[in-house]
Amino acid sequence: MVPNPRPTYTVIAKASGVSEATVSRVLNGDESVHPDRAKRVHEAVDKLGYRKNRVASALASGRSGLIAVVIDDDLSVFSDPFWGTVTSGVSRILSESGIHTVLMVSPVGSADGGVSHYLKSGEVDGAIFFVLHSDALVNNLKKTGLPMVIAGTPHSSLDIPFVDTDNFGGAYAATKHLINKGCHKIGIITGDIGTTAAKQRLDGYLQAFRETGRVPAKGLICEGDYSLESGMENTRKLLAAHPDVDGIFASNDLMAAGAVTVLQDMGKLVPDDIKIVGFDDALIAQTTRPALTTIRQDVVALGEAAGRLMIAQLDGEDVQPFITTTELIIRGSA
Amino acid sequence: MVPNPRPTYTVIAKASGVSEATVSRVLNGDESVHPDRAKRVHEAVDKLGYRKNRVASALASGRSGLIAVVIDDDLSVFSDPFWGTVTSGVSRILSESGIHTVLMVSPVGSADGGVSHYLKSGEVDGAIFFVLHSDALVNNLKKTGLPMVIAGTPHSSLDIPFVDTDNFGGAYAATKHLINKGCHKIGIITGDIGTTAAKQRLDGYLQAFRETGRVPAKGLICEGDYSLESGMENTRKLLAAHPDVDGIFASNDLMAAGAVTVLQDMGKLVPDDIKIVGFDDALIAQTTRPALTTIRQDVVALGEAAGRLMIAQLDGEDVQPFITTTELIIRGSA
DNA sequence: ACTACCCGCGAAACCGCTTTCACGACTTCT
DNA sequence: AGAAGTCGTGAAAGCGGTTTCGCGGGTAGT
Repeated sequence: MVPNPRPTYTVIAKASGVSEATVSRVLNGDESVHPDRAKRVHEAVDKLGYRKNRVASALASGRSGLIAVVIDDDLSVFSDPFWGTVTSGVSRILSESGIHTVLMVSPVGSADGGVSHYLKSGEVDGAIFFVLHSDALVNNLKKTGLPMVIAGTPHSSLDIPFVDTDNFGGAYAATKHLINKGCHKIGIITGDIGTTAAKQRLDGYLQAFRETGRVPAKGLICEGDYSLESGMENTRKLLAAHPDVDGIFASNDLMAAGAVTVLQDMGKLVPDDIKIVGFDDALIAQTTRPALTTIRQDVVALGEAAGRLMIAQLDGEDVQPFITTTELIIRGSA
Repeated sequence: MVPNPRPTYTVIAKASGVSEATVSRVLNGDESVHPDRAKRVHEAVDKLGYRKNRVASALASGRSGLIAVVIDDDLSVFSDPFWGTVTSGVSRILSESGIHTVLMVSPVGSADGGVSHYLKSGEVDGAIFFVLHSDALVNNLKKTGLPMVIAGTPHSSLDIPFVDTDNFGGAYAATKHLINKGCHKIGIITGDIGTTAAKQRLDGYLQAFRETGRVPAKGLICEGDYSLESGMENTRKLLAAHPDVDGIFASNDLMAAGAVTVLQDMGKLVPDDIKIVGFDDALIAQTTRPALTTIRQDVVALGEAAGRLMIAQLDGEDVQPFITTTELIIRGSA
């Protein structure tokens, strides 16, 4: 079946007795058109079921109505709901402005791969990056003048607006909570230390530690990578080095869950023998037994903020970095 | 800073001493151009760092090089890694053909919302749907002639190619496993019964049951909705109705995890008192204690299949539905 | 040798919408 | 009353590619 050809401006113009230019004006909300004519155009549009061809519109105007969300491949967006949630926040905000979101997964650290080409090809009006390990791509694109927003804190000072969670504050609160609960020997399992988030969480932990007047002993700081396995492995390591550990701050819930599992396998009681705090307040925090005490970050708000920063840039407004606050959620594990 | 204006065909044509038409031919792989000229064009392209403007190309050719992945809003893609994984499979395949993926979240059951308009506006060459509750949107779009693929089995017979997991077979294998392990009273916690997947899994369970020559007693079939909470709640219900239940097949791992939690809270031993099998082999299957025996589905393969079916359609080939097989993964829970 | 094809290639139309430009009809200011 | 804006509008020129059409030259058939 031949799809019914969609009407164009020519048709609408003819049907409503105005020029194509006027049709364009009406459809783009130009106030200067006489109401009567505008009405006629709208009627014709409704009657004919006209829908603007966005491609043609994009070509003529130079604006595509698309913004890209670029996700570093190796953070496997999809095995961790976190980034997906951010994306959905982004989408919601952008769609309010009639802008669509294109999701792209960029091969790790490629400053000049297919994604780079795509972004430079003028198909999108802006790009939001979920940046973890490297700012290379972003840096590379900076000189193109493409409006960009970074979700997560960039490694270098890029002068590009970003949104992030208060990782430092959250980690500080987590560690502080352990201290308040009477823990004396608190270990940390960090996230992938190549990410700024992991560094900031480590810093928060160190800060809380420092305020006790002590210094974390060697072996209390274990370098994980956010994966379940690394949580399990580092818990074993931690206990091997310091059998008397009585508190663990894991940089995300997945690792915290791994820690709980391992400790229980070792016959330790959580939270009686060892208290555990995670980070994220992911779904898994509620399914472990005991449920995880954790730091909730408002992921949707993060995405929405990113979307808003993008809109602001497109509108030519000034933009400020945006940091969302965290909240300590107390459950059974600490 | 004014972004460096990108070269156009005009420039390339001039630089290589051929017409724009020839440039187009070369860049689109038309064999009929003399190798020497083609070479000159390629050289000019390289030298000038030319990149085709996809928007212009789309307008002129009527092909956008974009396909949409449409996700029903209420299956919250991102809180369940499942769909994300499918999407990434889709993306990988499509990008091999130079096609980009646009992710769209459609408000539930809206046969005619913004997404519908977008899809009709000619911006995409095709659409892949993750369909759960309603075929309305798909049905609505069918008459436009837009190439479509459905991930998941459609509710009605739509004559649109689809890919799906062998839900029936998986559920059958799960239930059979429980039977083989000596369970006599096996309950099921279904997924959202408004989805075909949940129905198929229920059918698989029933089939295995039937083969034992018995009929599942009332109360053994509990209707869940794939959520952790519904898993917990229905486990309580199930045990209230049948305190002597000795096996539970949960239609996904999340509910299975909920079941394990509840049972342990009730003092039951898994798998000694009650055996549990989940479905999906999600991450959570490995973090519960005991770890979940479950049905693994090859999610990436599913996505890749969807991508391939789309490509085939775009190429005008015949397409057949594609069903991926499942695998029983035996862990501690059964 | 003459007509009939085939081939590679350039000129130009075209895709559907946006935007500049200029014109006629009014207002407003000297 | 004439000069000098305003204002709403249509004609037309793009935006950057793709594609049709036809031309000139070479090959083949008779």
